Amino acid sequence: MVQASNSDLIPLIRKLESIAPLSESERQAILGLPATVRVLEARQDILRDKDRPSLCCLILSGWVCRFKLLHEGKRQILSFHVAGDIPDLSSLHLPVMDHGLATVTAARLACIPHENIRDLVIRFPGIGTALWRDTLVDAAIFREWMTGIGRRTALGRIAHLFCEMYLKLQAVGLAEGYRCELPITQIDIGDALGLSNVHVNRSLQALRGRGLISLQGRTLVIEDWPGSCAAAEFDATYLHLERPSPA
Amino acid sequence: MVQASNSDLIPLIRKLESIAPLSESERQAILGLPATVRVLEARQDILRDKDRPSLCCLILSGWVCRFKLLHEGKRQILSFHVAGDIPDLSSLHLPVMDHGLATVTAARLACIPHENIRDLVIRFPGIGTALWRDTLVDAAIFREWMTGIGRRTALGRIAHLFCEMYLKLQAVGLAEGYRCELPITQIDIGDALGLSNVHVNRSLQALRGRGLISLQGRTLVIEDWPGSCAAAEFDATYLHLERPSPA
DNA sequence: CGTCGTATTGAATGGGTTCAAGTAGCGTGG
DNA sequence: CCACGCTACTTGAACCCATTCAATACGACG
Repeated sequence: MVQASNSDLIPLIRKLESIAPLSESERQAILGLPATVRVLEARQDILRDKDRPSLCCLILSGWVCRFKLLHEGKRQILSFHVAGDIPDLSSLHLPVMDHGLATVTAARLACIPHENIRDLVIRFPGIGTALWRDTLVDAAIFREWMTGIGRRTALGRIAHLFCEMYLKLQAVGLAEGYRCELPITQIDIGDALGLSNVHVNRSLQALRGRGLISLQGRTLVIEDWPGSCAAAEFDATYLHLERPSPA
Repeated sequence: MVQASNSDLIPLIRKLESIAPLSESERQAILGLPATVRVLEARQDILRDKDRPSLCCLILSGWVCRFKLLHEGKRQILSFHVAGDIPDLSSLHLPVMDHGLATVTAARLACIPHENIRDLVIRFPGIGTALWRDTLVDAAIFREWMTGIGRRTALGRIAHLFCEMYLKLQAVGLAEGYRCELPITQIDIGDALGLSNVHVNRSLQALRGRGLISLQGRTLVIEDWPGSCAAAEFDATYLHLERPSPA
């Protein structure tokens, strides 16, 4: 745990600006937030179900996921998060966690006490609005995942997840040219989409066989963007990005 | 369309107080909101995907649902809403609708312009926080549904929905004694939980056969609350109710 | 009393799971 | 430098929960 430097909070600014414009004084106020940096290995718990945290975690690097556990080791991954996200922002207003939060890869987190965020929001209501907006986009993504799990085929679900992750990463400068890191296992994908790892494997092969995507190690390449969007019935409206998505 | 009377906004106050305390001046400010009342038949659209509304709808009576449509008439219901809910509150900060909104039963809505809500939130930040909290609870319910659709059996999903609806209705005074109105069809239940109507029917029979619930016309009776909770793996934490749930 | 939407039942089909075994890649330590 | 062990990935085959198709029954309403 070390004190965060100003530049550590830049991902947050980029993220907020991807959903709402910020003034210079707002940017400065964010950079002035006190934060301590936590460095975590892959597959480590950050928060557990029923915890009552007093701070929020801004992701500086790495991937993090939210999840719920059920009987017999069943797991539902609720969301994936990358640099610039605050996956536990809801704890600012909902004191008890109703799910867990854990790293997927090794990650660096900036921990910011609730009280400082509350101060910030009072002094700069515009930032409060941006954060609220962020939680609303979060909810929009949950709705889309629900729809996928409930009504899409395995192949469509996976293609949809890939289209979404690509655009999310692109929005914060972590992807371009229909190519991005995808540091998650097939088991993770299954747990996120309500599928068995076996079926994820077969569906991935089908996706490659159709020439829609390819996987080079941990790099996902979307070979055919329009084709993938069609297979997924993907419509980026729900991401509510300021900038429109690629063709 | 007629001007709303003050008493029409009481459901909203009850709802907000079920998630956060309000001061007397805050209550008065809410009662002072200008609202026009819309009266709708069952099965009518309120908002469509891609709409850009300039007002929010507070439900005064009846049931409303949010939904997404997919290819070949497939439909995913995202949530059910009752008196006191503002199902399109997200439109305050996300200009474009990413889903539809429609009545399930006949309903009365109080329509409140965005600008008036924004004024209110600026004058009373506490109300803003309560509304933000409400959207966060909304998101928590999406997460729980996602988990159910992804990882629970048909029987567990239906039992879970019933437990949830009972507590939501109880919180606003529309249910007690493990008994509530359930004015939705088996098709609606299927569309909400990612099931076919046929399978919903069979699962309902199983639920009745086990003595967990009974249906008397449009009235749902949860005959065995602990048993239903167990079958559903139901844990009310995610509803973030101020008052604890029944044993 | 006919009609339309909802509920119910039976039978065939299928997408996805489960179980089981085998393979590939990679870091670690002897 | 290779053996070892761990984890992720891959493949085959049997099984099952849930869907689809189809027919019938019910019930409210004009």
